[in-house]
Amino acid sequence: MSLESIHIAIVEDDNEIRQTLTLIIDGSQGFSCKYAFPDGESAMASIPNLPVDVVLMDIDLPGMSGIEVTKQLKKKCPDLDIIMLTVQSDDDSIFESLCVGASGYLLKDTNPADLLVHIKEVFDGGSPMSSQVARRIINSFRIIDNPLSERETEVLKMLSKGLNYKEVAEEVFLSPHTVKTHIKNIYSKLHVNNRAEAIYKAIKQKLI
Amino acid sequence: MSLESIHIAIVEDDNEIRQTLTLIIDGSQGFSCKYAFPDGESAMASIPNLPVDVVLMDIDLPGMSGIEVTKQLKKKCPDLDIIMLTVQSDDDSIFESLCVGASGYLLKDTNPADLLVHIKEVFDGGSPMSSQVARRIINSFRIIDNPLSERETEVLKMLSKGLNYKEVAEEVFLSPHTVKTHIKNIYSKLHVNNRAEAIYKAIKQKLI
DNA sequence: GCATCAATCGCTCAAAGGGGGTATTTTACT
DNA sequence: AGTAAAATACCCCCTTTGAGCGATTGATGC
Repeated sequence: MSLESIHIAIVEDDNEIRQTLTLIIDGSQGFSCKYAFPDGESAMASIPNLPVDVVLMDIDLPGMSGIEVTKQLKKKCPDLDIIMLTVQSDDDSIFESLCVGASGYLLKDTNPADLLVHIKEVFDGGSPMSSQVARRIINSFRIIDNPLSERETEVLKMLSKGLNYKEVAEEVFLSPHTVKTHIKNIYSKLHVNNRAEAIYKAIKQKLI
Repeated sequence: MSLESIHIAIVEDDNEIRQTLTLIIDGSQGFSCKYAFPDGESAMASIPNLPVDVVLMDIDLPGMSGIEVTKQLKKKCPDLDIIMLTVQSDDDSIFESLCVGASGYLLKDTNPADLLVHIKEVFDGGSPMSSQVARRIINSFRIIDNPLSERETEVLKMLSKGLNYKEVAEEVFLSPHTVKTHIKNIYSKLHVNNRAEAIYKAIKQKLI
């Protein structure tokens, strides 16, 4: 079917897991796994010079973390696909990994057959993730609740674009005094005392 | 295996697709699909009173859009799982859907067998999405490039917490003059003229 | 019918912010 | 060795902002 195998590298400190994964993957039709590293430093040194398509990356490594390795590797090889394969399922690990350029995020309870499917998915431009991970990511988009009125939201959006009292007032055909009142109400609803904090909170809560 | 079927409702204006889907799903072991609606209004009116676990929602509907329907439905039934099933694969459709509370996002080229698997996934707390959709979402986390130095980033983060010149200066053991200089440099690098806009841009570009 | 809230407009004043400069030292890259 | 960038510190001047006040009108809800 495929003329070329997908070339995979593994970065994983646990000897047993690393060896098992290597054997399973390399033994499967269409997949080749000739490189495995027990730490980030050695992976960083070698992978950029190897013909590798996809990296399976653990997060909890001795020395530099898998997230840091991912960041550095993506800087050197932007087209390399890196799948995090880890037990860490906390939000921080997930979001940091995605921010530094991971293309997928799987938990270690993924069974070997699925793992191969997911590697293929990444290779084809997809982004496999364990269902719990996907739910975390999706939930991060949810709007909790919006205490601001429409007018207030409108004003806040303009502030975020850098407009001042007067400019906002002109834009929405209001007196600058009214704009000021709206802003004061915004601050009070968001429990902040200035513009910078208001915009920060508003964005974090997806209000603007 | 399972004592209870998963109860599904469909919102889809195309008669053929709606009927085909209904038949396929309702004919499958462990799945029940007794409700199907050709528009958002009728779905809104009925679904809150029906024993439904999962809704398959089209986006392009006559009258209110599937996204609007999702928003309203989730307000009334926060625990209802809604999977968008649509041809729309633009970023706006995807992100708006997730923001209003969709639990999954599948493209209409998903084959029926996979669809059933994905319905089960949602029912079990997962968030199925087509691989292209997943890649879009994951890419939205990527940092494009960061023109700010570490110090500048540190200062900007403090500004976003509502601190002023003096407070930042005390926090990082610097002269307020220096803090001001950093801030001026931040403005210049981000091409903005004030704090509000700086924080807005910085967050949008994932710099803080 | 009464309360609540959004939306509107107004005032004063001290504090903070932003634009324009200049300049030294340290670090980093080549 | 030389240049560039980052980090540090300081000056003047004017604008903007936020706090603390008060007030009216029109919806919306109970």
